[in-house]
Amino acid sequence: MRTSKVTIEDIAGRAGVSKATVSRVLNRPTTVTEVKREAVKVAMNEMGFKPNQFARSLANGHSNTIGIVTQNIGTSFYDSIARSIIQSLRQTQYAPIFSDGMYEHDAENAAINTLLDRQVDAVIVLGGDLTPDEIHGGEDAVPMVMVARQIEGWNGVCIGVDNVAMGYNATKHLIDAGHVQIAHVTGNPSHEDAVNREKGYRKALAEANIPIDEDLIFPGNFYGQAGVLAVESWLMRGKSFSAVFAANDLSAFGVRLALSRRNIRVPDEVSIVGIDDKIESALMPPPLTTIRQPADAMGEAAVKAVTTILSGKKTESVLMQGELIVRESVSRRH
Amino acid sequence: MRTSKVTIEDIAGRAGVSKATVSRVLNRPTTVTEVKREAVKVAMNEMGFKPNQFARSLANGHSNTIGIVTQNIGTSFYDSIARSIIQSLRQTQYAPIFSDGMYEHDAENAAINTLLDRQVDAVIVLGGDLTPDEIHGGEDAVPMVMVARQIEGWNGVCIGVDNVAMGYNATKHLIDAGHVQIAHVTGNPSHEDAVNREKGYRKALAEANIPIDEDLIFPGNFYGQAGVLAVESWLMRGKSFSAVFAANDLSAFGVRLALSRRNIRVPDEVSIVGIDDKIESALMPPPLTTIRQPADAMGEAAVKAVTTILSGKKTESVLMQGELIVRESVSRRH
DNA sequence: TGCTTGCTTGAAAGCGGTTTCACGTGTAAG
DNA sequence: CTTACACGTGAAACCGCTTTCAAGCAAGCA
Repeated sequence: MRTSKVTIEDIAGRAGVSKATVSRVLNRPTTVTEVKREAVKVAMNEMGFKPNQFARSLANGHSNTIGIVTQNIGTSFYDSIARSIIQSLRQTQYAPIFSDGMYEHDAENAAINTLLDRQVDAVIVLGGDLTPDEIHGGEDAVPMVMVARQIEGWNGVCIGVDNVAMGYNATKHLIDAGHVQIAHVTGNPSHEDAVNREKGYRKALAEANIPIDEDLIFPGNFYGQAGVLAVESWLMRGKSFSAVFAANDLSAFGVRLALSRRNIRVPDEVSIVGIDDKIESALMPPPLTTIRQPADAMGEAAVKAVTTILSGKKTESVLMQGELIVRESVSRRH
Repeated sequence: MRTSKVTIEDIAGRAGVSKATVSRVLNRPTTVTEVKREAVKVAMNEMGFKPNQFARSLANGHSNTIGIVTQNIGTSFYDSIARSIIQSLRQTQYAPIFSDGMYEHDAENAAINTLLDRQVDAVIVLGGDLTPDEIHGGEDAVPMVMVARQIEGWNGVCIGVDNVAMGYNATKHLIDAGHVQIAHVTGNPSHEDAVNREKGYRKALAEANIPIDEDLIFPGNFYGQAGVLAVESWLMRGKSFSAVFAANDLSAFGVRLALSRRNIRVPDEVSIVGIDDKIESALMPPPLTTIRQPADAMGEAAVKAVTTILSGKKTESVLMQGELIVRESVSRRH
């Protein structure tokens, strides 16, 4: 019988104690003598008692729910993080409740308010573009942690990933393979991650004393089509390049497709590296060399951060590192 | 000020009415005279009133929350449906709360119980493998709708997709292009969707009077690796084929990779069709012909079904159809 | 004019827990 | 042998909203 109409009062009667005592074994068992505690537990089992969460929350002010603001973007990166959060949360007393930011400023605010209305104990925001001020508005209601985003000017905790380093390492990998004419398809220029990856790209080039050809930097948007446009554009303008660093794997796929349309061989004529390590990346012909984003670890870290904050302790922001996955889309330059 | 400590009583005082009246304008505005209703509304705005959901739920028994059981499987299909559900739910009074079934039987039951403990008003189950009996156990607590799954022997509502038709149409497309030796990489044989897709494959072949070569049917698992194994296995055994129908796009990617490793051209020498229409499918060299699963529509349908049930009306199960997306991975057989 | 009917409204009783507070008890300290 | 103190416990207040119930009142009807 799931329709648990068994209340704390029933248990109290059955166990021969008061409601207060039953409540105590529920919340602070050690304050009740062994014998009564056992009696209560037995009664609970026998009657199949399930505490009513609403009554509980109403009385103590905690919902044991944490809100997640997702972004309705087609990238698997956020999905992976979300999944990881769901998983990690299973080990805790908290349940996740979702609200979608749709990658729009207003929608994101609305999403947070929805969650706040539902009295979540904390909120985790995946990406998005809230300003510190706006965040702060919500923050004094409940603790917030930002994932996949670092925000200067606010001292809350962020679980970020080092995009500059990823851009740097991807490019460095190409340089180490002897490439000099390295093109870059950027992500959405209005997206912080994109500019950081490009920053890493420039840094690696500068460090290797390779002059930067601005014409080889194509402003993309993280979508596949950007990759094909980039290649067409370079080819059309007669730019030559032996390698391309795409801001994400999806763009890299686009690059690869465009090259294949022109019968340009990968990696023999042009090498490619992306960022993300999507499942499909290992299946591209040839399998794509890329940088794996630690989505799972980030989800776990976010949950950990939230739970420690909720338990009254302090936590630090963390900046995670991507991992270079070497496959077959890069060859030494001949 | 978000820490809304403004209660219904404060509003009542401000508006010069009783708590009961305030509650009425909240729930059944028409039963209150225009003038008082306005006074209450004004008071609410001035004081920034946000009703306490717990108190509400405790009093009326509804949580305005609907539980979603997800499956922690790597496929984007479920993710898309989930996202679509989140989106659709935004238009309603309900908020989604998630619990992961991890594609394991016990975990799935646990997930449902978690949701039930939290007094969800209904639950939507994505895929999974619950039996009708188990479902029924939960079902008499709250309404349930199953998505991406048809279950014989239970009369609840299912939002399914016609897997037999998808398998049939994919195969038919190949047959129509003149192919006869059509191989098939199946999905996980223990997965109902997989067997239905294969059923469609067999049906199309039978209908065209093409004898079925069991050796050309490779038992896969929906993962990419299965596709490469399938090709290796066929080639090793000297089987010849001019086309392959992969149970999903991921497998198709594997097939494509393996072929490319053997320098077998797609689609010139071998044609491929998959199922899913992932974002990456359009970017494969060559872009993959596939069958698009109506994930968004299914999510919407699920939400619609749930809300109508919750509003006391009846709904029917629906069986959706996939859509053939013709791209460049299939050529006429010469 | 008298009585019924229907509508609006407030008081109060829940919903099912948690928590304060005061009241024994048993034990340690004076 | 008191006085004190900690501890376990139950009664009752409370969390904030919904809903029943009965009362008040205006309109409808004979």
